[in-house]
Amino acid sequence: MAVGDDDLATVRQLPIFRGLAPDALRSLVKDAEVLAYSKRTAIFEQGDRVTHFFGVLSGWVKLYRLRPDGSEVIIEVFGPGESFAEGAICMPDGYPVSAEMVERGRLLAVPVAAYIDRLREDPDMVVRTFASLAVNLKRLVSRIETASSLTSSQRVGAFLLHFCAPSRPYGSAVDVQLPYDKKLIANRLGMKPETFSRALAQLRNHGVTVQGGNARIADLALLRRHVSPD
Amino acid sequence: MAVGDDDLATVRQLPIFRGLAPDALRSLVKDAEVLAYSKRTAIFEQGDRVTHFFGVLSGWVKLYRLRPDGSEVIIEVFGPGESFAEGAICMPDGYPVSAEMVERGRLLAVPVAAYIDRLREDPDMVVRTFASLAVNLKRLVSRIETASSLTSSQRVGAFLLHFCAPSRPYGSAVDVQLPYDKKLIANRLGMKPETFSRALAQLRNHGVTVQGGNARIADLALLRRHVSPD
DNA sequence: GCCGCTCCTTGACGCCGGTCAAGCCGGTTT
DNA sequence: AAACCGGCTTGACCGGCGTCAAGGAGCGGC
Repeated sequence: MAVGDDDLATVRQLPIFRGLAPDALRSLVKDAEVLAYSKRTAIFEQGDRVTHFFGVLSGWVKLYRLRPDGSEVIIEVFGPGESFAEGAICMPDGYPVSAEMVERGRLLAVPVAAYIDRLREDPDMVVRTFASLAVNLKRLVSRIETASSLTSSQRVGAFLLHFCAPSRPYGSAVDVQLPYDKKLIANRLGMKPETFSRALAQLRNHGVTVQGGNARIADLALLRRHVSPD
Repeated sequence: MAVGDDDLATVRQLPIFRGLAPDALRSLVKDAEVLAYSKRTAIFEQGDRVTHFFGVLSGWVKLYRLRPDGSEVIIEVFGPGESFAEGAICMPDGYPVSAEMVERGRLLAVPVAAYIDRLREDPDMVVRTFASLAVNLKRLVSRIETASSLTSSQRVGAFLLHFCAPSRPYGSAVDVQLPYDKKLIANRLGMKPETFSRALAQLRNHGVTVQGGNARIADLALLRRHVSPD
């Protein structure tokens, strides 16, 4: 499906396209298409030849690796306004991870061949692409750091804090919507579902109450202190 | 110091320059310089404005993050023939990690400003840079996977196997030189020195004997089976 | 030589988190 | 309604890894 005017606003916010001149953007998305996926649809598999990179218009996508024993390790989860797999553009051995929808949603799929041609013509786009790549690179670095130096309840706390930017304070309390399955959050944070559940229970001592997919943080500063004690 | 003819051979092997036409390479390294560092010298600090990326001519460099409590988390360690910080080229907030020599050695420092200018002129260099970035990206992904799914002794085993990859046929014993301090290896593998030491002790049951900085693997297949049991 | 130092190893102990199991709850089917 | 099922929680247990502490090996300086 071609890119409609309603999607264009979201596309313009993608890190890899942000700040692009309107006409340059329009000509660029002419090569791309919008794909609607249902929950649990595979987008690409580890080892597949790299044909596209993607922007998320709606829904959530998990990037993961399959272990020999069948378990999967979540590398990263991307949501609306984020792009992924730009780093795979020049990978001759194919995507290093698999990608799958975790909620139904719509993706912008940009063919790499056409994109590389544009890169040759427009040096500014090179810089933009590097910048977008840098965003995801930093996320991986942070992931390594937190995984190896925080306890499970600290990681869960950091996750909640990361997701309460767009919500509203009720007085000093903040409500956070858990964006997807708790099982997936657990895996993304490098722990088992049981441990995640216990971590939430622990966080009650730090002003966090959870009911269903909704969490309320009574005191941001208190939680921050638990996540990174000075 | 300018780049000498003796260094040129090593520089040509860097992933980011590999396959470049000889004259293009020469004109490129004119902008760069060779720096000799002693052990434990800081190369850049997290948050510093990004001015260069680097190739390792000799010695070892650790990239790490400093935690609020003063401990450091090793993100990656780079050795001869590898390049690092290409991914930081377009990071306006500065390097996301700190870099320090762990052994005395020599680096090729490439100024990013001049490099970006070249990127604008030569589209092929864009592709090469992406490819080099992809190498380091995949390393980070692998690091996340192994850190969250392997036991400490499996990670140590994988580390040893990684360092003797192309060296010997099956059946015969293989000697591996530990490239740097055991404490650093431990940190790089996300464990404490004590745990690393115990992991080596465990690996004796899998045909690995260590004396000082030298390890001998009696049976590659046996160790592989321990690292990734089917 | 003796000292101090760093690096590494080994032991004892405790806690975090994984495993196995049971039970609760909400939604869907029959 | 009853039966079922998947997502989530909680408990009991235990193994792996971190922590603290002691001690050995190598090494440079005086």
